[in-house]
Amino acid sequence: MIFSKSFGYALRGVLYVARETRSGKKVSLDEIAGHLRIPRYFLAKILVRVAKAGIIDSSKGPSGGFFVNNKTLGTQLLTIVLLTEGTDQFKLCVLQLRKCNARKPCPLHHQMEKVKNQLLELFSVTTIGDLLKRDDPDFINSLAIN
Amino acid sequence: MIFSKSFGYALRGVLYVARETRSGKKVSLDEIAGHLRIPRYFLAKILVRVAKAGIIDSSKGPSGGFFVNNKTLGTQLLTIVLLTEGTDQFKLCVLQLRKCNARKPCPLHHQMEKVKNQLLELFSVTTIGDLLKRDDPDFINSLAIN
DNA sequence: TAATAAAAAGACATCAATGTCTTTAATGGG
DNA sequence: CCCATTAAAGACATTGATGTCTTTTTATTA
Repeated sequence: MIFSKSFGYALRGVLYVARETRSGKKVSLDEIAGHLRIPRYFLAKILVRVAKAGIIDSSKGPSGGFFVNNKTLGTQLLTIVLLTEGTDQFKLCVLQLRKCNARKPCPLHHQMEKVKNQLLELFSVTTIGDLLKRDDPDFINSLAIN
Repeated sequence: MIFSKSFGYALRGVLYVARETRSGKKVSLDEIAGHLRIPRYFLAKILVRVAKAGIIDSSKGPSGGFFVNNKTLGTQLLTIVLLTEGTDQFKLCVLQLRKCNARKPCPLHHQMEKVKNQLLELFSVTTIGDLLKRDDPDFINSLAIN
């Protein structure tokens, strides 16, 4: 419900990379997938898209891997949502009506708009950096337990 | 996003039946699917489950069809959500963590709880009857435009 | 009782999300 | 330059949601 597995995987992956590579080192896909208990090859596809979007960087070859860049911490969660859920997910009517809008609303339109706007607000104001600030020592583990 | 097509189809189907059969007549699957522009056989499966759950009634044979019963108008939307989305949709963590909870929360746990509780509240207090009260003459059409 | 009309049940098809494996490209280290 | 290591790309498999069709069951009605 609400969001796909891909979104959860993507966000946890980015948080892991952001947290673990501040010192300039890199983390390999094996390490990320292993720690987070996410299917390796599936996470690979997702992180490639995340990297293509510029949210993190990657390099090939020995001692290569994924690592933060100067955009990572400032990235809105919404960017990751749009990357994994597609851009029109917030536009869809809960009753599957294509032409549902404020002028011709379905019986649930206004209430659902409130919820959607709350989600949009949350994901717009919250960045990767924000989620990392609550710097408890168990943070990385909290992403892994599964 | 948020909910499946099945949920939208189910709710629109129930609303249509509730609105059109108050006089004691019945509506056929063909009529419902035709008016609402919902794939006929798919809607059939959904309405059978809705009827098995007691939310509406049905009868076979000539001049048979679907029709309201004494529980229809008082049915919480949540009942239909649980029927179509499964019971644990509100329990899932947005990061796909199985052991995410208030004591060991993921970085988004508390914010997402708010949204989920808002949805739960909305679908708990709202009944089929509530949605039918806003009795504009175009109500049935507003379910059909697609 | 026979014909018919409707839901119910079940088989099958399609599609998108998820998951796995193999091959290719890049790159750092020897 | 060669090798090992890593991400990237692409082929394929699995699964669940959605969609379609056929057969069966039930009940009305002529």
